Amino acid sequence: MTKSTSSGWREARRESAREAIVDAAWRLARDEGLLIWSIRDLATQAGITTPTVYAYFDSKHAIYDAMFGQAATDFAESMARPYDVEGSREQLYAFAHRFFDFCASDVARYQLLFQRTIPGFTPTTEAYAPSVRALTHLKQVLADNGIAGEEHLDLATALVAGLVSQQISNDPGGDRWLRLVDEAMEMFLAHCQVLDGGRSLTSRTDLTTGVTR
Amino acid sequence: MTKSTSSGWREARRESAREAIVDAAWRLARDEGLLIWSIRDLATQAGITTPTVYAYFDSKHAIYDAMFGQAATDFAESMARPYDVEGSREQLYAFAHRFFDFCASDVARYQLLFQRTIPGFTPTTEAYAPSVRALTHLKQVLADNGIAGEEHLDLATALVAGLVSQQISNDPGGDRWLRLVDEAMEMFLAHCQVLDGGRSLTSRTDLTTGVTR
DNA sequence: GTCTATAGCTGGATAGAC
DNA sequence: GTCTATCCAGCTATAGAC
Repeated sequence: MTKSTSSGWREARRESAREAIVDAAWRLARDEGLLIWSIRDLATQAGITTPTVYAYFDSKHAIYDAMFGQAATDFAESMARPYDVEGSREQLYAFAHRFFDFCASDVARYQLLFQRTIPGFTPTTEAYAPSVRALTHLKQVLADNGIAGEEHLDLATALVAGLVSQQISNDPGGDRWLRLVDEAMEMFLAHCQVLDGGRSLTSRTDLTTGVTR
Repeated sequence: MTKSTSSGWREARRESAREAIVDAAWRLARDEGLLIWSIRDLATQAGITTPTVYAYFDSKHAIYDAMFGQAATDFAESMARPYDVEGSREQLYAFAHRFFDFCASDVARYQLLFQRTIPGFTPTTEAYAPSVRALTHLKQVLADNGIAGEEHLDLATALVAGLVSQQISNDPGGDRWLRLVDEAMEMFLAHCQVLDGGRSLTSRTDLTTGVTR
């Protein structure tokens, strides 16, 4: 696309400038709201001027897309980071907690990633990919607990999403729904295991001890 | 506040004009998004002009507040409408379904009522009141099922909120999470009943048969 | 690439005639 | 109460000098 692939340091310089702008955008989004900030604000926050912003991004939507991509990558990395707990059950608890914390600790990021709150904006499929990866990871954790159905995956995501949503909307900064994460997952597991019936208990144990795929 | 309380029909005329404006605002919010529409759009949609809008509302926020109040009233009425099903268990299912449908059938309304998505806007406590009433109603339905704890109420709201949230974000217009409402409530009830242990099973039965408060 | 300056619009809200 | 006409602030985005 650019003149050549040889001058890699130029690309790197450009990329780091882009990141500085995106970081400034995140600061504004967190302070003033995801939708409020203007390009002028952004330029000031980044210590440059408006036209310079346009030297790095074609439009405001392009900035949102970069923000989305960064957030999605952070999300995937955060979820994939090893869980230093024993047992598949505890893995699920840890996963749920990490998901919850990721969302609750940065509402603007949560809104951009998981709610469709920006008017004309839809993320590039490329920027969307990491989220899918994280979901696959949850699938694996569930499988380790002997839960395979597509519908149970949906139920699990709904459960955690609901706790997050209520926490953010009705007790921002508090822990009223955070405290319920473990109990909710316990409820979920009990439900799925009852559904499987007694016999599959053994095959589930097999999964836990042996297979990690 | 106004000249007198005698000329009630004048007040009524004024109120009906206000409602017409609010209705137009809802049409725009549903078509273009809760945040997109402008006072100019609104005036056109309502068949009047901008200054006329300001003859009935002091600001755009005042319009949002009227929208919120109307939506909250609709919500409370919708939830309180009698459920023609037998049994406390089925009451809970019906309640959850009605809540779900109320949210999923009008995303703009859901966003205004249950998410805090509008920049400087916070509803009047007066406009907020009906939502509290609906929550009290849920409390009663749970009590009829032998569930009293504050935390279980929170868990129930999180559960339904999560199903709604996922449905709206990831399968708008579909039924991927709608199909899980019954199962989710079943899971919830089983969980709460197990927690109570065997002895309180009787006292729960007492509640179901006897007390409605 | 970065600036100054500004175009071109659209927003909420208002003045003043009728 | 309703209109025409308009103010003014804010926005995204760009032109053109350096």
